[in-house]
Amino acid sequence: MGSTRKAGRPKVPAAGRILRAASEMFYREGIRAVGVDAIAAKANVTKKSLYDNFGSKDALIAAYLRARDERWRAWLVDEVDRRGGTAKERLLSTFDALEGWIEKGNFRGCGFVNAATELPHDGHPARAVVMDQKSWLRGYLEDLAAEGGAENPESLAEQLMILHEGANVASSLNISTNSAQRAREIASLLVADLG
Amino acid sequence: MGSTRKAGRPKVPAAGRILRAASEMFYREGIRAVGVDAIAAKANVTKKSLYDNFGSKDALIAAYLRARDERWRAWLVDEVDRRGGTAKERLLSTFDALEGWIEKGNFRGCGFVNAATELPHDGHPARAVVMDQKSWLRGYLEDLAAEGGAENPESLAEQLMILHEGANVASSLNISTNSAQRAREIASLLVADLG
DNA sequence: GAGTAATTATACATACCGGTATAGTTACTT
DNA sequence: AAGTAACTATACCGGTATGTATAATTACTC
Repeated sequence: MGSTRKAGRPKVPAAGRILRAASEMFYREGIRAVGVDAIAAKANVTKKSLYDNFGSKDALIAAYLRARDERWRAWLVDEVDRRGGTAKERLLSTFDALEGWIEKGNFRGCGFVNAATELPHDGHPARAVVMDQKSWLRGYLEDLAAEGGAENPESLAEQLMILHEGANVASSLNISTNSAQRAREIASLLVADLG
Repeated sequence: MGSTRKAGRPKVPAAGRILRAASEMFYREGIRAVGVDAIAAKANVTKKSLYDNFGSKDALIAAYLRARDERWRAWLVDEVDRRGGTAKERLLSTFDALEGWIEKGNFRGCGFVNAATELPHDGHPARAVVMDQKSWLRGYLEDLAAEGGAENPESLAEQLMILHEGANVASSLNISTNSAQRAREIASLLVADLG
C-alpha cells in the first residue's frame, strides 16, 4: 500500500510502459536474449497485461520496430530540414544526422538490420517492418537525388544506402573512427555533379 | 546392425561433423536460435561428444567463427591473387570476391557481424574472433593501399571497409541489386589516383 | 450506484535451454 | 591380449522460455 499502484487506469498506460521497456531491452540485449517475463518486470506490469496489450512476443517485436521506425523517420527528416540547403546538401545531411543518432549513446548498430539478423524467417511480422524502413529511406534519398537533378536517382540512392548501412556496421564494431563522417566524405564524391 | 555406426574411431571424426553442423545452423538460423541438442542431432553425435570436444556452447560458437574466418581469408586471398593485377586492381578485386562469396547461395549477411549482433556482451569469446576478422581485412586492405602508393592507406582502408560492410548488409536485405558491384563502382572512385 | 475496462496477483502448463552423470561399445595401439 | 581413446545411449538436473487460467482490485463511465 502507500504509494505503490494497485490497478485501474494508470497515468501512463501499461501499453506504453511495456513498449518502452521492450524497446530498450530488445535493442541493447538483442531480441532473442530478452524474455517476456523480464520485459514485464522492467515495465512494472504483469505478463497478463503484456499479452492483453500485444498478443504475443512476435507482435510485441513488430510493435517495437514500428515505434522505432516512427521515431527515427521523424528525427531524420527533422535533422535534415533543420540544416536546410540544396538537395545535394540535404543528401549529405543524412550522414550528419546518422552521426548524431550514433552519438546519442548506447549505439549498437541499426536496430532493423539487427532484428532481421535475429529473425531470419521470411514470415516473421518483424521483417516486413524492417523492409518498410529500408524502402522508406531509399525512397527518401531517391527523391532528394531526383530533386538535385541526378542522372540516375535510383542508382544514387542505392549507393548512398550502402554507405549508410556500412557506416552503421563500422560504427557499431569500431572499425573506424567517426564512420558516419567518413561515409559522408565518400558520399560527397557521389553527389559532386549535382546542383 | 546393418550399416549404422556404433562407436570407435570414425572415418570422419565427430569434432568435424559437429563443427560442420554448427556452422551451417548458426549461420542460417542464428546463433541463439540453435540449441546444442539440435546441433548434436544434425551431426549424428551425442551431446556428450559435443561437450567432450568443445566444452561449452560459447566455445563452440567461437570455434565456428574461427573456422569460418580461416575459410574466408583463404578464399579471399585466393580470389584476389587469382585475378592478379596492380595493387589498385587488387583492391577492387576484393569486391569481385565479395560478389562471388555472396552468390555462393544462402547468403545471410556477414557471419561475424551477425554474431556480434547476437552476442553483444564484451566478454564473450566470439567477439574477439569477430574483431580479429575485421582487423585482418582492414590490414589487408591497408597493405594493398600502401603498396598502391595511397596518400593515406589507413584512411582508404577504412573507407573500403565501410563499403564492404555496406555491401554485405545491402545484399542480405535485397536493398539493391548486385550490391557488391555497386560498392566496387564507388571504390573505383576512391582508388582512382592510385598507381 | 451498477457495470465495465484495465489492471494486479499468482499459479500453472508445456516445452526447451545448456550442461552433467553413468554405463556400455567399438576400434585402434602396443 | 590388455589398455585406452573415442565414441554411443540414455537419463537426468535446474532453469527459463512463451503462453494461459483464475480471481481480485481499482478507476472511470453512465
